[in-house]
Amino acid sequence: MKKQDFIVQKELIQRLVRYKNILLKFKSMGLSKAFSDNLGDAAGVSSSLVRKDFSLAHLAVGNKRGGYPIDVLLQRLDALLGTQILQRIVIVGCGKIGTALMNYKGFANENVEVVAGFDNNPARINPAAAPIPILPVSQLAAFVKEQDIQVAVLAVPENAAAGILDQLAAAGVQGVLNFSPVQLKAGSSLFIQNINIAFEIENLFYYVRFNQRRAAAET
Amino acid sequence: MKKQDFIVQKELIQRLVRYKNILLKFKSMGLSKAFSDNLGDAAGVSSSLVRKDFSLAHLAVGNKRGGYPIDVLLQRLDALLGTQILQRIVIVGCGKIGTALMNYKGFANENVEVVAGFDNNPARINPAAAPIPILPVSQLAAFVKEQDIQVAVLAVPENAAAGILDQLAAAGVQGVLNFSPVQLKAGSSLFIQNINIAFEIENLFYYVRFNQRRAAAET
DNA sequence: TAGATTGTTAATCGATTAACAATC
DNA sequence: TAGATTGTTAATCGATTAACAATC
Repeated sequence: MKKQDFIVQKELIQRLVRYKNILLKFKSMGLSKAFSDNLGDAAGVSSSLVRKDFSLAHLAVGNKRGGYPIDVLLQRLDALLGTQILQRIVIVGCGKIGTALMNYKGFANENVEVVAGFDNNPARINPAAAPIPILPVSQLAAFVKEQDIQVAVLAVPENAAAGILDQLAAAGVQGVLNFSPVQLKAGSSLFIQNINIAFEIENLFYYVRFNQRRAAAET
Repeated sequence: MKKQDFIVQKELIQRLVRYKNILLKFKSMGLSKAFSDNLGDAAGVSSSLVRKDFSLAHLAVGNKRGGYPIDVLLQRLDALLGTQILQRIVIVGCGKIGTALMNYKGFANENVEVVAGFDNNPARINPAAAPIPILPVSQLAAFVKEQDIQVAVLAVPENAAAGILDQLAAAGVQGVLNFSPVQLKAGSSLFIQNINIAFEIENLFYYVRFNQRRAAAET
């Protein structure tokens, strides 16, 4: 397998996922063909970039006149992104955010299944809970190994995050979505996506002020 | 006010917020000076970039020998990012995610206050709830105008998102953090930050598979 | 002073866009 | 066929890094 067979650029992958969702929408509207032009429009990128992305991802199946057949494109995107496989995850930390995620309906659409929650608080533990059991953190490593879980969501307090991360890494988890307010660093064997909500809000306020100042300066 | 007085690059602002948090940590460890070298280390960027960022943001206060005085730097970052001002937000949609956010403790640290929640479900509405009242969506526009709310969090189902966004824009909201699984587009008067959790998970799985394939190819 | 570190300029790198030949 | 659209190459743009003079 040559190295070019893989996509490294993070933004590219995110755009591919976005294309996929747009194509699904197009399809549900009864369309069977897509063009780099209207796909780009819907995704908020240029048509050049759409064609370039398809070219880089080796999924160019376009017809020089008739655009891209949506079905073929979707099939290839699914194969590339692996979205047809059921994706099993665990959630560590069953506080407000963790519990909300356990009940998040958006997962089903994306073929994601939450198979268990983990917590340290005895009041929250309930191995018989349906459909998602809540187990003690002490069982985390064994569960992950036995069930071959590759991706985990972290929603624990700041001071617990690093410790849990170590346990997950040792147990073989390879991807972590981190909601705890610490910027966790990825090791070589582990990919981490940090989502810091307060941080996003802070950014937002800066932009708002930025725009206000610009508007004030323009008048 | 000249145009250069503003920072446009999104990544730069995010790094500035990160620097701020690191400096706070340094300070709590008893340090009074920071260097582009150790700041960059902690932030995961090069020392060049740290110096460049400070230069672009006009907050260079470094001493050619003794590094940056942490207190002065923090003061200027706070002034620039406006983090010393109490930031009032509303949350629209009080389902699982919305409720979790209303109780999110990370906000307090960042000077963010949730002043009200809004929902359409009568069972959830409770104007007397403490400390955060939950009001009907019909009162959203009036509340936002009266209280001069500039930033809102959107945690409503996919099909309601666009409608609420219009109401928020019309009422004068300028920044929206969107958790609903639709990629909302920003108008000229409104900045939107989209967080799509299922989407992030999907990306994560792609990376995991990418790494596995690479590891397999290398052996 | 000598050594270390900043602030800035120039070089590099990478991603996006524009252009256009190929062709359906 | 003529017109439209792809796939790819070359040009552009912007962000990061390297280098180094200034100087504490």
